[in-house]
Order: sequence, then C-alpha cells, then structure tokens
Amino acid sequence: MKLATWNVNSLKVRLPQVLDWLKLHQPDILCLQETKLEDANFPVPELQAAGYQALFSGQKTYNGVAILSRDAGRDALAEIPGFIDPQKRVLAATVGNLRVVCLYVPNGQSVDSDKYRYKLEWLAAVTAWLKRELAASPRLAVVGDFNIAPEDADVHDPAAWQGQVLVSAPERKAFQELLALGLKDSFRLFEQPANSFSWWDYRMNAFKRRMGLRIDHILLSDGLAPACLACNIDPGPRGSERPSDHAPVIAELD
DNA sequence: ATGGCCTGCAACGCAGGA
Repeated sequence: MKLATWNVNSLKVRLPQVLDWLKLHQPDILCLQETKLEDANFPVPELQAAGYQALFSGQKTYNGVAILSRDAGRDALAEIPGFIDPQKRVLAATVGNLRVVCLYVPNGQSVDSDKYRYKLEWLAAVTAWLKRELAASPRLAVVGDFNIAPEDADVHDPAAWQGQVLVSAPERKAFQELLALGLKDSFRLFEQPANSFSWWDYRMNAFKRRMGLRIDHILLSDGLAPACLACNIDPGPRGSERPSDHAPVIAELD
C-alpha cells in the first residue's frame, strides 16, 4: 500500500493538481497540510468522485489538515489531548490496520520569536501524546510537514542555514526525541540521492537551482518500518504551473 | 544586494509562510 503526505499550500488552489496526482499515483492514503479551508468548504464531492474518503480539520486562511483515503478512516482525533490550541494542525485516524497521524508542525518564524517558543512547546506536547498513541497502536505512521530539516544532508547550504529556524539544535533535538519514542525516518531507511529536498522557496528560482530543505517526513513505528519497501519524494508537482512550494513524499508499505 | 514569491482576506497592503 502507498502512504503519502503533501503540504499543498491551499487546497482550493491546488485541488486540480491533487486530483491529477491521486490519479497518477493511486495512493491508499494521502495526508494534506495547509489546506487553508473551513470544513464547510472542503471539496468532499470532488474527492469522492476520485475515489477518496476525506477526514479534515480546517480553519479560515491558515493551517488545516486532512486525511484522504480509499477506505474510510475511523477513530479520528483532531486535537493534541490536553493541549489547548485554536490552530488546526493535527489529525489522527485509523485506516485499515494502520494508525495515521497527520501533522502540520508550526513554522517557528525565527529562533528568537514567540512563534519559535510555540513550536517547541507544540512539539513537546505532540511527543507526549504520540508516546501514548504508539503504546496503543504499534502500527503507527506519523507524517506531514515537520518544518525541521533533521540533518545537514537535508539542507542545500548547511553553513548558510546554521542555527536558523528549521535547522536549529533545539528543533533537531525535538525531532530526535520523536524518533526516540520508537519511530524511523522512512526516507533514510534507503539509499537516497544527494540534494533530496521536499521544500523550495518560491523566490530566487530556488527549485531550479536545487536550493531546498527536506522538512516533510514519513515516520514509521518500529513495528511498521520493516514493512517499508521504499520512500521517495516526488518533485514533479513542484515543477508544474502554479505549484505548492512543497513536494509530496510517498512511502510504499508491504 | 537580507530582497526576491505565493496565498488569503479584504482591500488597493497586510500577515504568514519557510
């Protein structure tokens, strides 16, 4: 089965691309971030016509997450338990025998900002929650836009990015603490080309110049990781007309 | 050369992204 994640930066703008991509890749599950849609405006009929059920948690203008799946998701949860947050950034659901958690981790803006402090608090709360999810669901996938490049290999110019938001030591530590719960970065289970990124700035022709970061991830529980046959980033949509600044990431599970 | 682009909202510029 195929499990994918994609920060679409507005599902309203990107719906035609998402429908094309679903048709081409036929994933069993596609998690979306930055849908930027209130739930009442979610394109349920269009996705249903394409053969996908949808669970979603959105708000006006910002954030918003969704889980599209061939088989209906159940036991949905759209909050980090005990963490009061008006921002719609998490959605968990069970699809078949898989527990899926879709995350849109806060960006953090800059390391000296309130948004950065919120990012670290948010990550701590997610980590505490996922520890319990893992205990309850050994077959767990945690996917989404993590807004963290875990290693220098995930950064086009590590020297220029040194200490900046998305690569700073506290963020990378938070990412490692997530892995320490018993999760694997599926992309790194396999040999990968150098300069594999999932996000490129809209400015400066960054995509064509291969100036990107790998910040979108598919983490698999230790119980699930052995079933992973492949993990790849699909840069195709990033090169199309009016692209999202993020590329989809796809894992193939046995 | 510290900007540059894109989206949504509501307005004719702003916040936010990363």
